[in-house]
Amino acid sequence: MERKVRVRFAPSPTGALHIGGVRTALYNYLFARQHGGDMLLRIEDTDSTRFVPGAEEYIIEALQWLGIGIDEGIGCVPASGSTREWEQAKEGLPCQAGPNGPYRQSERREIYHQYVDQLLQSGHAYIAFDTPAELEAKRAEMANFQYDARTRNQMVNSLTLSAEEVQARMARGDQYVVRFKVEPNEDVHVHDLIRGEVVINSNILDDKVLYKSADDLPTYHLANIVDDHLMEISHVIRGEEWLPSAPLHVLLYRAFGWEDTMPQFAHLPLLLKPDGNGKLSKRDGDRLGFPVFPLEFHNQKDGTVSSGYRESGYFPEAVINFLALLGWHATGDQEMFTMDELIAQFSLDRVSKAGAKFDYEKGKWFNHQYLQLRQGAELYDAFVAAVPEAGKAAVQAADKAVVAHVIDLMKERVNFVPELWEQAAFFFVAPAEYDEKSLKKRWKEESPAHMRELYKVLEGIDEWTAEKLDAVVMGWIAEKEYGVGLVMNAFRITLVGAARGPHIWEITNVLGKDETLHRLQVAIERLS
RNA sequence: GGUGCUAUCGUCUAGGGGUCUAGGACAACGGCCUCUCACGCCGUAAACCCCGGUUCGAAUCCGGGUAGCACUACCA
Repeated sequence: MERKVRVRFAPSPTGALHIGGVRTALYNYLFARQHGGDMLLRIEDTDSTRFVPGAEEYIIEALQWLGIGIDEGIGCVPASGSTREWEQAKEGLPCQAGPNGPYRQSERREIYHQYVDQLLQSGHAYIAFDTPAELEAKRAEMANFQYDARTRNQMVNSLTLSAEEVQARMARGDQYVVRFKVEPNEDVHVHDLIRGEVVINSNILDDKVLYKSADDLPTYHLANIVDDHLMEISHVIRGEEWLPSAPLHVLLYRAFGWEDTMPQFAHLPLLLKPDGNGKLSKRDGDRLGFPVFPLEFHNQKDGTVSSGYRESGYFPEAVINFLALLGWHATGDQEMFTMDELIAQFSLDRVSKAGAKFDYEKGKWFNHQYLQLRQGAELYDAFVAAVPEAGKAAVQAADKAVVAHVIDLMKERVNFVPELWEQAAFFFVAPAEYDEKSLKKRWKEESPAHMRELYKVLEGIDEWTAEKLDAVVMGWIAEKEYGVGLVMNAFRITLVGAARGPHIWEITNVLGKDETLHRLQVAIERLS
């Protein structure tokens, strides 16, 4: 039976959205768009102790920046005039809309109560009074202790206590949890779209806590299954770290009697550290000097600041393109993809099974490519914003078209807009000093004399164009037999302060005759 | 420890029994271009984890081993 494709991205608001999470969101989005389905955003905030203020807003902003659209749920943009008559976003809160709300799990308590009761009534779950301290003691006393069919009879729960005792404990307000009663000795089959059939014996599963009375909230496992069912999710595309609990989820669907509408699973390979082994973590970014979050994040809870791709000068398209290829590959050799191309070509069966080391260098290359695609004029604002205070006035004083032209000249030699200034500063600010190495290599004994002569030659040119300058200067060099390299490199140093930069007539064009002569003069004085 | 997943150049990957003396990209290195530095172009180096089996033939299928990773909470 063909079901409408509905997928969800369901992060926890426990901090900035990790780049691996971004990729998960992206794959979900691509899959939904390709199949004409819906992409939902649900906030899984069932752990009240780990909640970080601002995290939800951050997730929405990050997804928006990246162009990962949400059709339903938190942060969605209700299509005007569509058939969806969604509730208005609450004042001051991010948009929350759709027929299956609320989309924040902490606001769905009553819904979960009903399903916890169903499981309790049907005998698929039971109430347990063991305190965290008691469980800890038990684990210390018994190696490899697991709360399951073998051990639940020795614990304090509704299976071992009389009904009256259970009532009495609940009546006097004892804290309890509801645990899932896993039947032992059963092979549970999970069909994974990426990995195929995965079989796990229920003996290794423990009686997972589904609900905790302490904060009147379900745990991830219960909330996840209930919500995916109620929200009619057709495909669960999530990280590989969830694969071990997939059998539990299958059992839960079965216990609820929802097996026939159970979503299909696809467990994505993990993003690994660039060096060494293990999952990519925030620490790796700090250690190796690259962001692991889409946007800069100021954590109000612990006061830390994490750098982001956006603030580092990345284009969202570059991040998307880079991430898309980390774990997925199209049929051909194409590397550059627009979002639309990704949507058209994405396919779960071309997702790799093995984890992908996070290759930051490749990410830079992607940004370089996208930078080359942009015109200087459209980069103007970003460039000016990235200019340090010392150079700001000079850039703002310059003609906008000239600045755009400079950007066009220089962009090919950088990966990021913020790197442009150190390459292009000399266009706007005369060199304060001359690079030692360049002088040693390109500034010869005869250079001052050459430059004095060049000054005279240039002074006589009225038509200040590249063609004219080239004709006159090259003619002069040829006539005097000075050697093009010798003269031009010295000239370059007087204008740039170092032996680098674009073609020299591009530089004189931007500087103009007066500034060119002035720099020449200053250099002659200082380097003679 | 237990369970599961995974395994091709340093990295991301192509490959689905013969077309593989294993292709592409990043990074590295060399050259060309050239007034410099970049870009670009051309090129070099660089991999099928190991052992068995199936087969005329295995990077590809199967088994075992090894290694890596994930999970093993009243976190997600």
